[in-house]
Amino acid sequence: MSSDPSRSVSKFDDEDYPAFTMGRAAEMVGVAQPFLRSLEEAGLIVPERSSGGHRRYSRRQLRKAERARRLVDQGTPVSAACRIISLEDQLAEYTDENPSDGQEKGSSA
DNA sequence: CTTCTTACA
DNA sequence: TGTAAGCA
Repeated sequence: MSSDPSRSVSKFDDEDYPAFTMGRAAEMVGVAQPFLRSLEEAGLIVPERSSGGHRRYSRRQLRKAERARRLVDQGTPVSAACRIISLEDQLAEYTDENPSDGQEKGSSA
């Protein structure tokens, strides 16, 4: 059968493996370093820790951080943004493990 | 040079 | 939320 070395061998794709540093993550999401720390304090995103206590943000973490930035940028408190994203994340897991009905489709941007 | 922490504005 | 100072 055909093998695809370009495909992920582990369940961890480049979503959790690549861990960016603070300046990189902050630049990507467009926020300052203290903001990423506030998200961590809010419990929204807890990045892995590298030697010396240097944070390692993965793409998935940055995605949540970017979503938080959007809410906060619109005037949503960090505490509320943390709750909203947290609930969305939990809801996403629920819908993912419950492919019963595909009523998920409409995306009005 | 880059990150971390704490504090202040 | 953003910036500053000092430290690792």
